Order: sequence, then structure tokens, then C-alpha cells
Amino acid sequence: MVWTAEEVVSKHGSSNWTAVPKKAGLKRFGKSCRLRWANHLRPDLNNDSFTPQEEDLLVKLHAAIGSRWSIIAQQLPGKTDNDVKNHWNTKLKKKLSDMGIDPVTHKPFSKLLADYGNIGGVQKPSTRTGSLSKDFKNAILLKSNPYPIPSQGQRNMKSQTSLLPKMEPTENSFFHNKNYTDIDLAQFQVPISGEGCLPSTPSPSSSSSTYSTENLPLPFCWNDFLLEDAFPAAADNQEQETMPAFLSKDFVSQIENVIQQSENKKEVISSHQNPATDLQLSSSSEFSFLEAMLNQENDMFLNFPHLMEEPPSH
DNA sequence: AAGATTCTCAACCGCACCAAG
DNA sequence: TCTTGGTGCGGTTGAGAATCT
Repeated sequence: MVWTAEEVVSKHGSSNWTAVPKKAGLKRFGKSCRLRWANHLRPDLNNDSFTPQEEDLLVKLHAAIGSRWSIIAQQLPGKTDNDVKNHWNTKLKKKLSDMGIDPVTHKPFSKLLADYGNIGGVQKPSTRTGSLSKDFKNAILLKSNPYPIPSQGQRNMKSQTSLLPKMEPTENSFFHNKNYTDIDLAQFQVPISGEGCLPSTPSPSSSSSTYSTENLPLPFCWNDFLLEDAFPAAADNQEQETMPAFLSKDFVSQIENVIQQSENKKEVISSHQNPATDLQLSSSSEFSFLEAMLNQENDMFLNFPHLMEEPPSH
């Protein structure tokens, strides 16, 4: 009798995947068996579709730690990293984009454009971005992830999940609240100064900002989907804003601790490597990836000044 | 009804880490 | 110290399903 992989795993455990296909009589590599087991055969899997609460939690976790699907999946009982990854890529990314939020940075696109021009400090964004192609601007937006792809060391930290606080979905769910579903953030007048976010609770300090909350339909705050400001220079402006409940300082600091442990190890290694690489990899660097891009662009414009010229109008 | 397009998701791929020899 | 095998991870692909025109 040929054993099924499921029987083999239940009998021998899932610690030796190379043995599983042999014992089960399968013409598969252990790696494929492990994947099959992890994504489909595990008894604790929940094949139900994502609930709004789970989606909400997924968005929040992604905002906090980026695309570390295995960690996120462990916060969602019964969901696999593949489930989470697929659901994010096929649904939630589009959902956020439709709402005018960059699914990578969790910031409004308009905010990103404003910051893009602001950080360089050379020209107004309308001038700078106006000289760039649409594709290039899109590339900038998509690559400005403030949470770099974790090193293998980070990925292999078996204990990091246990360090994450358990997060419960709240009634103030992002996708739950139907008021949020029809938001067109493009209509918001985001100030060039980079303040961007509408405080959840209007504060005296916000009264001098360039927008008015009076005409805005909703108390929306994109910071609810952001762990940490990607642009340290602008972070001071937001210090007085209320920290969203799900991104409590405890939660933020715990995640930062997890990441910092591996960052420390990584920095020792990278100190012997190309500093330009460090610039992009180190989340604790005072430069963001966006700034690095802008610096490179400035260099390019210095070398090729004709690129600064507006295309001829027709 | 049929072809085109979009969506979904299982599986594959390559990379990196770890442990053992 | 180097090599090798096992493992885990995130990114990507492609087939089938669903939807649109």
C-alpha cells in the first residue's frame, strides 16, 4: 500500500521532508511535500475566506513589518504565508490603491508625491516630478518602501513571532467601516510641507496647516496604516498626533526590537561593504531609500542638465 | 455563444541560513 | 574552513476559473 504524504507526516512528523516522499511513494521532492503540507494538508488550516477583521489585521501588520508573510500568517490562525501573500497581492493591494493609498508605504499617493519634491529641497514637486516620466514616478513610488526586505537573519529568527504582541481586530476596522470605502484621497489637499495627515482629532497645532478639516467628509488618517514615518526629517511634525491604537508605542517598540536585533548583526557585516548598499538596506539610516534615489537623480541632473528641461509643448 | 481579459491561488524558483561532516 | 544537504522564506509564474465584451 502506498502511503499518502499526510499519513507519513502524521506518523513520522514533519521534521524530515526528504524522507516523506520516499515513504509515501511520491515522485516529489521533499521541498514540494513540505509546501503541500504547509499550504493544504496541515490539520489546523482554515480554508475560509478572509474576514474583514483578518483583512484589517493583515493591513496593519503589513504596515508595521512589511511583507514578512510568515510572521503575519502566524498572527492569523489557520492562514498560511501563501494565503496571506496571495490575498495581499490580489485583493488588498488593489483595495488600498483604489483608496489612493500606496500599498507599499501605506501613505496616500498625494503625500508621496509631496514628499518626493519636499525631501530633495531643490525644487517644487510640480517642477521636479513634471520632468519625469510617468513610469519613473511610478517606480519611485513603488520602491519607496521604508521597510527594507529583511535579511535572511531576520527571516530566520524563529522567536520573533513570539515577540510580537497579539493583536485583536477592532471594531474600527479599516475595511469594516463603510465610511472609508468610497474615500477618494486625491481630493484631499495635502500640504507640500509634508504634514499630510489629517489628525484623527484636530489639535491646536494643526490649525495652522494649509488645509481645513471643515470640508472633509471623514476623520481619515493615513497614519493609521503606518508604523513609522519613512521620512525622519518630517517625523517631528507629527509627534503631537495621536498614535493609533493598534500602533501603540509598545507594539512599535517591540517590533523595532525584533528588527533591531538583526539589523545590528547586519550592520557589522555591511560595514565592510559598499556604503551605497547600506544606504538602501539600513532602516535605521538617516537616509531613506527615497532620499538616496533623489540624490542619485540630482547627480544625474548635474551631469545631464538637459534632462531638467520641460518637454516641448505641442 | 465565443473570444478576450482579469482574477485567483497552487506551485515553482532562487536565495540564504544552519548544521553536520 | 569548506562543502553539502535540509529547510524556510518571499517573489514570481502559469493554469484554470470567473467575468467581461
